[in-house]
Amino acid sequence: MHLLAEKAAGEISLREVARAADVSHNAPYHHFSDRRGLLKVLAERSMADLVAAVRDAISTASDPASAVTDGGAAYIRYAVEHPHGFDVIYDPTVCIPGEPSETMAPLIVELEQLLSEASVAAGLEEQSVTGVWGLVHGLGTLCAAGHFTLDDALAASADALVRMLPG
Amino acid sequence: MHLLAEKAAGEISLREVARAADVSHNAPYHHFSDRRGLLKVLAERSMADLVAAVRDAISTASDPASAVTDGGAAYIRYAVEHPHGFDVIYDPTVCIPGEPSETMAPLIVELEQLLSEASVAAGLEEQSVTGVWGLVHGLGTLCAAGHFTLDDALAASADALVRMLPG
DNA sequence: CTCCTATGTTGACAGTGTCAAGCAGTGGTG
DNA sequence: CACCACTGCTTGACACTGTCAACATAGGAG
Repeated sequence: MHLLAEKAAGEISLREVARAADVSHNAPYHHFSDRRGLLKVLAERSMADLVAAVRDAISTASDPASAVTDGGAAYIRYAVEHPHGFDVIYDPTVCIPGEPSETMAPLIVELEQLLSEASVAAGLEEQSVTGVWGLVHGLGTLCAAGHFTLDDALAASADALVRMLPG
Repeated sequence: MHLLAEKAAGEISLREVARAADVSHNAPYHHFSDRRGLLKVLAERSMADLVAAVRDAISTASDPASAVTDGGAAYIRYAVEHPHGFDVIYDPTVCIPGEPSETMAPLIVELEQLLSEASVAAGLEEQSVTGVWGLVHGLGTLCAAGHFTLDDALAASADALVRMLPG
């Protein structure tokens, strides 16, 4: 985790983590299958944090509509505050959605369920969840990449979501 | 280009392109400042293609509302059909939005203007463009990463966009 | 005690980005 | 013509990386 706080996944080297742990350059191979194994663990932990943030935001919301916007805001906030963790979660060379790890699979399911239940409770149809996920994912990604500020992203998210909600 | 058709940016090595061009391992340094310079050029060309695809889609649409959905569909389609090109465009280690290259800057401006004009013509407020960009960007990214099919992404995009449009 | 497993070690290999120095043409200038 | 700058390329080196193989060591299970 602290690794991803400072460096992107692509810049993390096994030999460097070995040096940081004050062990030989090959010790990590007894804890991870290879470099991708390390990144997979980091991705799983990051995903757990992301899901937890969204879960908390939704569960403490005052009404169904703000549960959607608050959950979305938490998603965007995570992407911006932990850009490297967010990246590695969705890195197709690390986690292949078709064959997710045993740790990752339930987290993805929970994320989809959280967004789905909140959206349906707010009056959206089941199928529209994809749009909600896509919206906050895109805003989070673009914002983390520096294309606009967090405030703009959160405002755009809230604006788009209330437009999408019926009524 | 052909490079990105097969390999991700992170897997492209300068020495490999040198071998492919049948020159010495250091020849590329006379054409690019360094590895990042190569990726920058690839990103610029990819961005030009993406913008062209969106421009074409919007200009050939029959009415304002479908200009927005068609432009969004073109964006998503590009992300899915050229995932490596799409990735490198938004790779913060390649293109830093704060200080874009002279080639990249006008392309970003054009993309924003295309989306902006189409959205406003369809009745959206200027500020909502961020939401449109975020939506199609997120759907394209998630779809390219394999989290759902292109058809689902296009359907979700159209669904969300018509919900966002007034009236 | 013996054996196995987990964890660590050193040593080696190919591949990479990058720097430095030098070489061969080519085009323009005096 | 001679000269010079320059562009494109070359070879050679360096530190770094992921990964494999072989070996050491400790601690618990039988």
